[in-house]
Amino acid sequence: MQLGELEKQVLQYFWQGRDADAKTVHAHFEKRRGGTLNTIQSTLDRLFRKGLLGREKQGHAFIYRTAMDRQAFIGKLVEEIGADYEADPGSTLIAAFSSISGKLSDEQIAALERLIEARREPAEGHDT
Amino acid sequence: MQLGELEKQVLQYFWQGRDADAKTVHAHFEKRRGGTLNTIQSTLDRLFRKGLLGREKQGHAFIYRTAMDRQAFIGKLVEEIGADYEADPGSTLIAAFSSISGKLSDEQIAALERLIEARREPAEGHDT
DNA sequence: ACGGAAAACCGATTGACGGTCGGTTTTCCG
DNA sequence: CGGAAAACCGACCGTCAATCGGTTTTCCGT
Repeated sequence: MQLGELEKQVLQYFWQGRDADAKTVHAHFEKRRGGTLNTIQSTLDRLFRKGLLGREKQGHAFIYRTAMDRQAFIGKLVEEIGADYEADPGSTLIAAFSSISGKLSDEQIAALERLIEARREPAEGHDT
Repeated sequence: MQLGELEKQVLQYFWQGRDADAKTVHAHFEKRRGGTLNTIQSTLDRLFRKGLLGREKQGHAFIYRTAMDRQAFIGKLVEEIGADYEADPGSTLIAAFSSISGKLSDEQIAALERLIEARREPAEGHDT
């Protein structure tokens, strides 16, 4: 799923929190990059058709909202990379970790480790 | 770094092992997808300019070879995703792991854990 | 119910970029 | 040095995001 620059920015706008209609989104972006309301509208529509935003009529306008949170989306993109280059899931993760590990704080490493530990023993019901 | 379909396939051809000139690569792809030698040549040249293949004149022709192995490249792509969506390295990895973990074998999980352990205590030399 | 504003929708254009390939130039080897 | 082999150049096509003017639809207030 390759997105254009404006699409990425709009998606992040929604991940920042609030739902919004085209007019509101346009008001937000108009300052930092210009562009007409129409441009925003078609970008929202494109993101909607791609399944990345949901929407709901409210009065005249559609109110858009995220359909997938950042974490899920990034996860999907990483999976996609693995598939694109025919890397099995394990080596995809190892590649990711090898490339990124140097930038992790101790706290983040610990968080990773907790996640792995949780996945390792799914039968052990100490929480959830 | 977004690559086209042919570019991906050519890159994987080189990751499969052997170095090769355009003619050899063309011979390989001609069967499964057609296309002229010229098409292969410009694809190789594009991958070269993108830094993904190296090359060296040998007689008339360039012999191309990978400039980055699959693992390094996938790692770079994952980093890029994180940057594109302004996710910090830690949450990028967590997103990747969450999305993929269900597809991992126990062996692969163990490998991951060893990697993390190694990163956790870089001073402790118990194995290489 | 209706008239107008607000928003959606449509269609055209532009700019990147990958893929494709014909034709020209360069390179090297016998 | 001549010819073949390969690189290189330039053009064209298809796709897709961004852009925006113009038209149609929708709804709300009177």
